[in-house]
Amino acid sequence: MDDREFLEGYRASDFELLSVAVDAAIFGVEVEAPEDPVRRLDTPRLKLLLVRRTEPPFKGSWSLPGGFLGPGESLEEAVSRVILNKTGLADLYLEQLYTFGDPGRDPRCRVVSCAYMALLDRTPLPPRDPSAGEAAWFSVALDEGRALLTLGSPAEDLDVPLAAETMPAGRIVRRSWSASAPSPMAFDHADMALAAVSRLRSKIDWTDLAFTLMPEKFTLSHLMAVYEAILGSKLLAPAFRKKMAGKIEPTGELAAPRKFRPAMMYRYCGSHTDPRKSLSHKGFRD
Amino acid sequence: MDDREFLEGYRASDFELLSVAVDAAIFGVEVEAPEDPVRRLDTPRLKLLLVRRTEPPFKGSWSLPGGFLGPGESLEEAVSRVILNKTGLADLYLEQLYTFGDPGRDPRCRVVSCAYMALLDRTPLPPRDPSAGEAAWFSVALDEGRALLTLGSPAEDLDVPLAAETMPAGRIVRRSWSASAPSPMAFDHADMALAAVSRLRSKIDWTDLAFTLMPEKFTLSHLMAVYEAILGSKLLAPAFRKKMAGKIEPTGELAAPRKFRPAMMYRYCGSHTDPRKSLSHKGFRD
DNA sequence: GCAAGTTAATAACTATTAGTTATTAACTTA
DNA sequence: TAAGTTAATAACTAATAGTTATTAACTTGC
Repeated sequence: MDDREFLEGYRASDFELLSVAVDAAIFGVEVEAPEDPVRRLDTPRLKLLLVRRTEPPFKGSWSLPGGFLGPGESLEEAVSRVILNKTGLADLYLEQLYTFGDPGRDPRCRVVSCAYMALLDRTPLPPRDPSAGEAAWFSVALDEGRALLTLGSPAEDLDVPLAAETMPAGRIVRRSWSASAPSPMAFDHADMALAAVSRLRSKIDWTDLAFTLMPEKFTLSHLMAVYEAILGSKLLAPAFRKKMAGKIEPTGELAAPRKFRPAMMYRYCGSHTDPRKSLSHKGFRD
Repeated sequence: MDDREFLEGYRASDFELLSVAVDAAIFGVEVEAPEDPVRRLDTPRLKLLLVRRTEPPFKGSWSLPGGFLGPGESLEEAVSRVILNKTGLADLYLEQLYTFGDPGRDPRCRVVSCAYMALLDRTPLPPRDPSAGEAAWFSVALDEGRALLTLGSPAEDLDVPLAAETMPAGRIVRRSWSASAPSPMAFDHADMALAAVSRLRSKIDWTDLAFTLMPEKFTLSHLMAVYEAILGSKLLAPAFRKKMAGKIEPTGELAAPRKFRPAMMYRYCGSHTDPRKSLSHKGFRD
């Protein structure tokens, strides 16, 4: 029996305790208090939902909600269950991101984890049993190759490097930043958060993914501010309005009265002239 | 102890034999005999490398080369090893595609499989031990929502449905076509092949992925024919040449003399003005 | 009531890109 | 040397994206 035959018949689980886990990067948009009280502008912020670990390893660290794949459960079912159990949330948009399987990524045993991205049109969490553990929305700020995850107090900032690693053509290179700096998040969840932010950022302008982050009715300014929050850059209103034309329709209502001219309320209408620009699974164009 | 706590501490592998596998959709381009002997034009074809299963289940069926994740091995290392063992190929471009984990996808036991796409700049397989099993390049033909995998003789065609499943916004729906028709490929490998073809097709025009399928030196006509083979549609030469300008440079040599005007040879030069259009891992724009 | 200030929405314009048609060049064969 | 075919480029057209300018709507302070 040569090496090839040996490996052919080999079953990892016969020799090594191996588990499959799922982890979810759940995004939402929260309209925070206006920065400038005079102008009273809405400042929607992209938020990522993290939970605090109550058990070792990484006890006390923040992590993406996750858990092990159950018997007879599909990956999607597992991630839905985990999200419901850890956050109380249900009925969110789910999309598989990437599977992380480096040996040693979990100090307990070999765990291959399938990371998902979830998008939510609301941020208030359902009332939960306090024993279910701490969960909190972190603000996601993007500037020059870094993603800064911020809880209410700056003391709990999580600085997640968001450098697009350049790689020699044709090879996959994954930089493990745990070598350079201590992990600000449990396991390799900073890599997962990074992958999720990158995916959301890139899909935002060739899909209609942004609308899964919006309430049913919204103003165009609000929608644009959400795009700006995700992209981390300012947009020009006329170009943005033209881009959204055909994807949204006015409801006839006006926004809640604030200062100055009130805005029209719109809703998403899925009537796409180009079906290739509609929502797509598996995270790639098709 | 409630349900949540139970599932928290639960390890799938304690109760169920669970394995992680990797499978690879390996693409190459083969220059086939000219269709028209008078014109003597090259007709490069997109090829997918399949292996024939020698053991049950699906004994005798064609499948993507794959195998189980070994201890201490990363997913990338596992897929590289499996490809080397089953095909003799090394040093190919690798990109994670999607992870398939539906229960019942493997009749033996629970297997979660991480599918990879691999691209190769050559099709001749290295000399191998005949006991290593049968491996063959299947032509990939695309027309109207179907992918037809064809071996030399039409008797062994594998007709893989390539319908972009439309889904209700915000939900992931995976159609399991094994319910409707008997599987033309082992396991859910037709789904994997489908995902790979879709990914390649979509990434071909916003990345430089095509060059990993090309030899070092090539003519522009040949490159265009490869694009046409992957996209399944005809392109216009002037537009294509403009698109490639900046990505390729002439070597100074002329192509092997055939009939009529000989073409210039070019090589890929990675000097991109827009780094966002360069190769990217994880299968999404960033 | 009216000017000032600010946001919402649209119109008009500019620049860039992508796609098409037409033309020229190079080479082989009869 | 003419005919045939592919290679390469030039010139033109259409579509798109981005920018500037303008108008509309509303509140507040004088």
